Amino acid sequence: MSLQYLRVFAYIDEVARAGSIRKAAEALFITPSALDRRVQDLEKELGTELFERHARGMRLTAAGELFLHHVRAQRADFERIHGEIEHLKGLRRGTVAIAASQALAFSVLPELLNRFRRANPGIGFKVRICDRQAVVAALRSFDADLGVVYNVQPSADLTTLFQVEQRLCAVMAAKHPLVAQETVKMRDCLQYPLAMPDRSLGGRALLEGFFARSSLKPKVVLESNSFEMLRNYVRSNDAVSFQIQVGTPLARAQDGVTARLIEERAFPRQPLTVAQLKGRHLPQPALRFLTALREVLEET
Amino acid sequence: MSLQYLRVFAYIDEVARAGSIRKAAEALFITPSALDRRVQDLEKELGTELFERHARGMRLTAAGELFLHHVRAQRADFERIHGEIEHLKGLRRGTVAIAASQALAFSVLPELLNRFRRANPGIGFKVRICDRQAVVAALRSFDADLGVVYNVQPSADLTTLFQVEQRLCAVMAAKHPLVAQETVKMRDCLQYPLAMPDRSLGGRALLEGFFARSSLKPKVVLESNSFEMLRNYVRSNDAVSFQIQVGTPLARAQDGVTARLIEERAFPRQPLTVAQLKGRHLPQPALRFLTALREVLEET
DNA sequence: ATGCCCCGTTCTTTTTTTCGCAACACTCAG
DNA sequence: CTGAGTGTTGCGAAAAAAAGAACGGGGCAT
Repeated sequence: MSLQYLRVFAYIDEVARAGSIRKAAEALFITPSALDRRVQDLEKELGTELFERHARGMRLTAAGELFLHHVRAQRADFERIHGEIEHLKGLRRGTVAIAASQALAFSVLPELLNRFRRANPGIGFKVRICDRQAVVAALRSFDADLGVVYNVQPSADLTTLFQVEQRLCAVMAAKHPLVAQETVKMRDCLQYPLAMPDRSLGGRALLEGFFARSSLKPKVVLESNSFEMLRNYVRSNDAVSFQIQVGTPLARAQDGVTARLIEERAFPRQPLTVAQLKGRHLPQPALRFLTALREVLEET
Repeated sequence: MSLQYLRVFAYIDEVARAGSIRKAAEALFITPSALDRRVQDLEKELGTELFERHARGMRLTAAGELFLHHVRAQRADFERIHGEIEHLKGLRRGTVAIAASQALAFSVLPELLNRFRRANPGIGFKVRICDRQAVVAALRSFDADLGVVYNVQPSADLTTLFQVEQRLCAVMAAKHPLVAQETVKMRDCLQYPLAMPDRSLGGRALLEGFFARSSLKPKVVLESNSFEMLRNYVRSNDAVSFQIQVGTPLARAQDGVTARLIEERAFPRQPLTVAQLKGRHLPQPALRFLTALREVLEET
C-alpha cells in the first residue's frame, strides 16, 4: 500500500536511495525521463534544488535532506494511520520493522516472534540484522520502527525506550573444560585461544578496554564480524569466544555450544538499548511488540 | 503554497470543513463531480469510507476523523519544512498562526506583533481572536500553531508551553472616583454598577466563584462576550468592569479608560496559558515568536 | 589525451488521469 | 406534493504523466 497520491514522494525517496535517476527509475518501473520530470517539477514548486547533479548521479542538497526526511516521515505516518484504520475495521493487521544487532538473531527475536505471532497472527515483521551504525541509519531513514543495539552511543535524534544491563559471556564447545565451572573468570578464558568479535560488533570495545587495563595477553586466533561464525568455530575445538548474555545459550547447550557468565569485578557493563527515532509516532503493532520485547528482555 | 501533489489532501480537508461536496468544490474552484471522484478514489484506495453520505451533506466516519487528522498534520508539517527550506536560502520567511483570547487583542498582541515584525520583516501572522473552546479547536485542526488562553482546562492532546499568573483588574472610566486609589478592593467595586464578562469569557468563572463565597451582592447592568464592548461601555459612566491584567491599560489611561489591580486576599488566580498541539513540530517562526511572547508576558 | 560509459536532460508522441458539464437519483422540509 | 438541497454518474475535452529516442557532458580507464 503506497497511495497513488503520494507517488512523487516515493519517487524522491527512491532517487535518494539509489543515488541516480536511472537506477531509481528501474526500481520504480518507469522511464528515467518520466522520473526526471517529476523531480524537476517538484524542485520548481519548492523553488529549490533538492539534488546536486553530479556526473556519477544525484546527491542530496541541504534542502533535499530536509525534504527527504519530511517525505519519509510522511510516508511512515501514513502507514501508521492506514494500520489504525484497518484496526477500526476489526483487523489486527500491520507490520513491525525491526533493526537489531546480531545477538538478537540467535534466540531472543526468533522465539519472541514465534510467540508473538501466535497471539497476533495479523502482524507481520521485517527484521534487519546489522551493525550499530546501520541500526541507527535504519531508524533515521524510517526503514525501522524499533532498533535494538548493544553499546550504542546516545544520539540527539533518537529516543531510548528502555535499556537492559547485559553481562558478557564466554562461549565455548559443550565439552570444553571450562564448562565444569558455574561462572568463569577472564584469566581462565585466556588459557585458551580466543575467537573475537571484530570492531563492528558491540562487545569488542569492552573487551579491548579490559585487555588494555590488565596485563593479560590474549591469543587471538580468529576475528569475525559474525557471531554465528564465531560460535560455529568454537564448537569443535578448545577456543573461547565472547558474546553478550542475551545472545547465548546460557544454562543449556545448543548445537554443541554453550556459554558461561564471566564473573569479574569491575568489568564494565554496557546496556542493551531499545530505541526509536525521536518524535515519531509508532504504529500500534510496534507498540504492542515493544511491550512484549520489554518483558522478555527484563526477565533475564 | 500548497504543493500540487498534495491536492487530494487539500480536497479532503476542505470537504471536512465545508461538510458538503458542493460547498467544498466551490471553495476549491472545481466542480463537485471532480471532487466527488477524488474522494471516492481515495476511499477505494484506503478500503474504507471516510465520510457518511447524509442527505444534508458529508459527515466524517471514525476512519475519516483519523485520516483527516493525518492529512492536516501532514499539511502543517509540509509548511514547516517549506519554511525551513526558505530559511536555508537566507530568507527569514513564514507565517505564524495564533489563536488567542480577547484579552490579548487589546494591547499585548498588537504591540508585540509590531515590534516582532520590525525585527523579522519576512514573517507574517494569522491571528484569530476567539473563545477558549475555539482556541483549542483551532489547535486541534492545525489552524493555529500557538494558542493563548486564560483559564483553560488541561487537555490530553495539548502541551502547555508556559503559563503566567494573571491577576484580575477592575476596568473603569479615566475619571472614575476609584481611580484615585492605587489598588481597589472588590467591595469598593461593588458600590458601582457592574459590566460583566459573560460565560464564554475566561474571567467570568473566577468572579462567580468569588461572589458565591462572599456575601456581596453585585448589581450587574451589562453582560457581554466582548471586552471591547464592556470597555467602551464603562468609558462614559460610573460602571466597573473586570478583565485580566494583561488585557487592560494598567498604569496608563487609554481612550478614556483605565484599570486598577484588585487587591484581595485569597482571590483565586488563574494562569494565562500558551499551548500547542501535542506532538507537533512547530515551525521556526512560531518558535521565535514564542520566545518573544514569553518575554513580554513574563515581564509583568 | 582519448575513447567510452554512465549520467541527467530534452523533445515529441502516446497513454493515463483528471476535469467540466449536464443529467440523474435521492432525502428532507414546507 | 413540491422544491431545494444533497451526492453521483456518463461522456467528451483538457491536462498531466509516461514512454521512447536522441543529445550533451563529465569522469575514468586505456
